[in-house]
Amino acid sequence: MRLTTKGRFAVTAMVDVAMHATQSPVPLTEISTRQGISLSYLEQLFSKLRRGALVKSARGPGGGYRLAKAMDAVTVADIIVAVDEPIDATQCGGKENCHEEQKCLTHDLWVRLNEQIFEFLRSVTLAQLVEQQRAKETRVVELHDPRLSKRPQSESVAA
Amino acid sequence: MRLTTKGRFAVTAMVDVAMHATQSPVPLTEISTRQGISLSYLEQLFSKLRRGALVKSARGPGGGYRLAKAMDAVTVADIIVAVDEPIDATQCGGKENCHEEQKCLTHDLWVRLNEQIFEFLRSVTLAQLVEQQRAKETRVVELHDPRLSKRPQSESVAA
DNA sequence: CCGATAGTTGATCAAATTAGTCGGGAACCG
DNA sequence: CGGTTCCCGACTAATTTGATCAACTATCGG
Repeated sequence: MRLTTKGRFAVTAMVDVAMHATQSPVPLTEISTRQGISLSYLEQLFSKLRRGALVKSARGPGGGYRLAKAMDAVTVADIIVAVDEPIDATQCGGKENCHEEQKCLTHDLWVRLNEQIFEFLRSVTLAQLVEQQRAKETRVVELHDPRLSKRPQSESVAA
Repeated sequence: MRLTTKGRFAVTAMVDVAMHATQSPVPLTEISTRQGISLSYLEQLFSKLRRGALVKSARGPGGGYRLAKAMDAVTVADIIVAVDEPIDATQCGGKENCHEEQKCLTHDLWVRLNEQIFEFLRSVTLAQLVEQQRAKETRVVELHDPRLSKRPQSESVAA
């Protein structure tokens, strides 16, 4: 479980897909311009996201990406794991080099903390992020038209 | 808030200090051999930890590092922030480039998620990690003495 | 069928970061 | 003193990040 800008880009891009691919797939060029991420980098990220079965692709005109699962079935942890290949902060890396009593402090300690962070990220779904984002956008609209301030807006997209 | 092996090393080293510097300071050479982290790298890390007021140093024979605060006053977030200088995953980086409606998705979305992760890491203290580690070591003893097997193991670290 | 659209793959690359090395000091203790 | 240990800066190799480019395949519209 690493946490860098790479994973953040992936999460951002997934939120973009979740928000815009309701009718038709979203091409990467759209995400690129909307989110300010280079097209080629998005290609790399979505290559991994597709291999991780998080998105489905459609080629040709009108093609693009759409979610492979429902929004509430995709967690932040899923996305980060898909693009950020795992890292082992332990010297022994799962192997059994660490037999000496204290040598395992590194290993066990971090594995536990890692699991806790992972559990947390697994508790945050794409649907929640989208809802938060929609709420934020609604709030901006309210400034111009206060009548539109009653939209919970948590529809679920087909699997 | 980045999350790499660097921060993990720092957390591991801090736990080591917390567990061993009760009487006298712990020299980096000890941590190096115990945790398998290179001495020079530890020097860099502790340079930052000291500047972050997380440890105090003592030179000369019998010197080393010890905690600057109580164990339960130091959080994982403190440690990671001290060694992993902050990063901005947003294109605008706090600036106001992102006025266009959609451009801010990156910014706001990640800031919020980031805060949640940060809050979580801030809820885990060094004292908790030490206690977990001690409990783990105790559990090894239990294998030889099954009577000592009633430890709820202090969970509930969630934010 | 043709050609434009758009995903797919792979090679390549500059810049940044990581993790580690080296060497020289400077303070401290006995 | 003299060794221990922190302190500091420069330097480096390996990796990752973020990005570019090119060739290719599938698909749709006309």
